[in-house]
Amino acid sequence: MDQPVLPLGAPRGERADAVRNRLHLLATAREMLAEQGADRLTMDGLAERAGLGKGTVFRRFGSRAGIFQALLDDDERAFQERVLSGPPPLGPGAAPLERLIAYGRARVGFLVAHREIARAALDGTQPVPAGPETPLSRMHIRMLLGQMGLGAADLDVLTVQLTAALDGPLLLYLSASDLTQAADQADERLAHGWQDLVQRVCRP
Amino acid sequence: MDQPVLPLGAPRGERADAVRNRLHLLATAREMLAEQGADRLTMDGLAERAGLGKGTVFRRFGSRAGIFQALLDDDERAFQERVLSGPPPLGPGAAPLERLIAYGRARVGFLVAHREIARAALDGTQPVPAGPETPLSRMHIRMLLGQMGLGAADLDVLTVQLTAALDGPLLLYLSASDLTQAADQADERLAHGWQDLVQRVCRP
DNA sequence: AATACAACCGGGGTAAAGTCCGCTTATGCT
DNA sequence: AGCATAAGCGGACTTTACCCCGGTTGTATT
Repeated sequence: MDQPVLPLGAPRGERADAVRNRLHLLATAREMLAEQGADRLTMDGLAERAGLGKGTVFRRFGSRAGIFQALLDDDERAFQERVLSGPPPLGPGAAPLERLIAYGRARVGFLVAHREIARAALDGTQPVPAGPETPLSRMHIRMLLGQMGLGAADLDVLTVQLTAALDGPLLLYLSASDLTQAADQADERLAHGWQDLVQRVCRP
Repeated sequence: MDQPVLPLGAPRGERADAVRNRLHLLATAREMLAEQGADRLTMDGLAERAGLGKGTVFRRFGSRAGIFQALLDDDERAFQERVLSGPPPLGPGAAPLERLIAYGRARVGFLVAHREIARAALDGTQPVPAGPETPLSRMHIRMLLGQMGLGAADLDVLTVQLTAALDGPLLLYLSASDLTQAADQADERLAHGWQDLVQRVCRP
């Protein structure tokens, strides 16, 4: 006899209590984040406030950075939705170049809005793929670049470099004060700079 | 009466013993790095092996990342020399675009060769200007971009984005295995990709 | 419903980064 | 040379990320 089909939706997945705890930890982390900022969020503090053991926190998220990656991942789901199936020019339907420009603008906005979490999600001991989020960014850029037939470029390398041009300023170079003092202005300049960059890169 | 002019050359600089200790710590750090790799280099271990107190290590370098920044800075001095006053096309004398291409190639090579230190020099809690090295990279790129009169681009933003495109792959995205398995190949692809990128960006 | 098993939980334990402050020593002036 | 001062030094102390493993609880099977 075959297995019932329903429970395979989460194939041998988390146990119910584990899910409950994970969600509770994420919610608690968000509270603490809002109240005290990312750098005051300690694993002990989170565990205590959530009423759980420290071991639980680590098994769920692996590391401190893992918590922020999970939070970021969560926030990014809606964003991904808009990219994969929302209205153009961000979603499918527009010309590749337009989509690429729109994607950059949207991602810059997202990163500026989530810069604290995004920074905290960096591991340092680990290359970025730590979260399942950047792969998507790269895959998407790569796909769009592929759709417009650029000359004999090394598409993989160009993709990484453009991804870095998009994320790097926020993750690596711009100081907190550069952003907080005029977040939306920086946002606009970066978005516009991205547009200029990819237009230059992609013109025939 | 005026002060004697000589001692102002190093205005109230480091004390002699401090200099001695700093150099000794850097040398010891390099030994440990060569023997055990960056992640096994602990502050306690370094202090003990150097025969100094931990407090000394921290006052000299501020943080663990600070040590690697100092090492990187040291290694980069020769590189900077070549850029600022070496022979073209890396040094002055060649056309800006050629210099930019040469600079990217050289920096990629440098970063690939020093990737372990460079990664370890990242702080995570701090934007990159932590070391005086990236500012120079940025300034140089910015200067070269300025020399070729690009259209009405936002030069500052373009500079950060290109700097990120250059450093990001090494600092952020490429995993250790991506590089160690074929370091020179990755090196060449990145350098060539950089050339392609800036040629696209800078053509009229 | 009872059972077996795997996953999960808790919280004490370890290691390493970073801080502090009283003591020591180099430096510049007289 | 002797002194005043500021810089430097050391190492104990605190904090925090991360590990471990015995006991517990959810889940699938009969």
